[in-house]
Amino acid sequence: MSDSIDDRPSESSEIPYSFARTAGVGEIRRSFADLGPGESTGVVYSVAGRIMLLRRQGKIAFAELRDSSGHIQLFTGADVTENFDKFVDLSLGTWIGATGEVITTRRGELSLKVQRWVVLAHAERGFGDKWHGVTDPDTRYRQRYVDLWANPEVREIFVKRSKIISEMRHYLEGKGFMEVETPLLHSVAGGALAKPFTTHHNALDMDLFLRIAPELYLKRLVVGGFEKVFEIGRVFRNEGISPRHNPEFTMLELYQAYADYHVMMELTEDLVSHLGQVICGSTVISYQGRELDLTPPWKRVTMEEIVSEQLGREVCVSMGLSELSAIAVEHEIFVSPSWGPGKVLLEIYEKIAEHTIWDPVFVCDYPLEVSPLSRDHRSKHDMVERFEVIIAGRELANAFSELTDPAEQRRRFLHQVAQHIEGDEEAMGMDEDYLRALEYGLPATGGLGIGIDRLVMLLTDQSQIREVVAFPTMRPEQDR
RNA sequence: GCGCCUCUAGCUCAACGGCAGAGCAACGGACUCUUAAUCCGCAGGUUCUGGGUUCGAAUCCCAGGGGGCGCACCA
Repeated sequence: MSDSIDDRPSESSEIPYSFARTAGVGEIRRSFADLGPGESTGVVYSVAGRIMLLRRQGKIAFAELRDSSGHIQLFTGADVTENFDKFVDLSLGTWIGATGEVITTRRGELSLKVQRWVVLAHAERGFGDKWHGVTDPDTRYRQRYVDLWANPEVREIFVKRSKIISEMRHYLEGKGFMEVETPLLHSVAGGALAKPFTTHHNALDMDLFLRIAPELYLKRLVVGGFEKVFEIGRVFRNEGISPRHNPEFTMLELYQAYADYHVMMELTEDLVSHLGQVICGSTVISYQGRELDLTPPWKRVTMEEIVSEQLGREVCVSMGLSELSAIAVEHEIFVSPSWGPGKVLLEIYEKIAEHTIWDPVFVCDYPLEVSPLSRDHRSKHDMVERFEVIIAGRELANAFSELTDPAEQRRRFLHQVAQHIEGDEEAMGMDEDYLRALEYGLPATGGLGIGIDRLVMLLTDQSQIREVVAFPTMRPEQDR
């Protein structure tokens, strides 16, 4: 293997710099779907892809050529195909370009009767067992380029991921939203409660954080007069890796001036059900063997209601810290002395209620204490106008009526800073420029964030985030 | 970070204290309509690494490394 490069210098020099492909194999399959057995069409195409199977039968041979659109059989014979002896000698995995007539074989298999062919790349390594493929997760995630050939269904997930994001853009632009880009390097880690990655800028000699959310910059753009903005981009959180968490993941965040969280609910259920319809062909989809109904309108409940329902007794944030803490302890929830009643209520909710939800639910009205960027609820004391969307027991989206009052935002930041000093690594820092922006005036604004990876998991029926991220974060390989 | 499981040929897997094996891939050969083609032949190993127990270790024990699952954290 290691000396193979020296073995064929001449072959490498014969690799062409381009190949004039005239069709993808999927296109040919669609055009000639109705041919009977043993037909010749007189139509000639040039295709390109990898040889994935090769069956020799004396002076003829059959090969399976696969490209990104599917696979087609190549029919070759000593009397029809140039360099037939070399063709049957090809290793599985070799990229070739082939030109020939569309035919069907006696058994009715749509094939290309190859007249000319050329090697486009040699495969010095094999793609694993032709029946079992490659199943080792380590190999699959580290060498996705192998996984994509060895396990064709993997390809479909990434095609769908691309369509989901593309359709999302199309949908939002259709609603008058403008796509923007904001910094990934932040001098203050804000916009979410999470531990940031730290990096360093040499020329400025300053530490910077990889963003944990684009939120504060997007709202600055609303202050600047862009009324409907969105960003689809990577965010980074320095936390554990799990089947549902990758340290870098993709979020959609959008902001709409003059809107509140009720508008965000309508937008969310319309967007997600639309994506279900486009990607899965229905707003009723199948997830992990179970039916899941994305059809709007989605159920709306308050956090206090759903917790009360699960506990079988009335629970609200105003019942006070000691009583809520007692309930938490009853359910084996750790309660930190620094927590107020709002945080305790959130913990109870996450422990006992969140996982019980299957079909989409808007869980509304969060404690102010755990929502430093959300606007006070217009009728409930110590609560904010915020909701999360829970689907299949997981948080998919987070949204609120944005806090617009600079003085109140300053108080919230100060509280966060105090929390940080007390050891809460996820608490936000003070962002003076953001406060200054609010002082110029932010109108009523609705904001929404959707975890794209989890949305893709939902619409592609995957239970692990690593299946929808092409190159998930992994430890570096040891010596190989 | 903690707990449980796992790592054997390029790939998929056997052997579970007694000679490290099979199928596929690779390599050599036969075959003019195959569909994971078939048939014949040949080759392929630091059983993740390092210690230990034992007459004898892929197998049992300890430590380390990779991976998976669960918990914790979060989206």
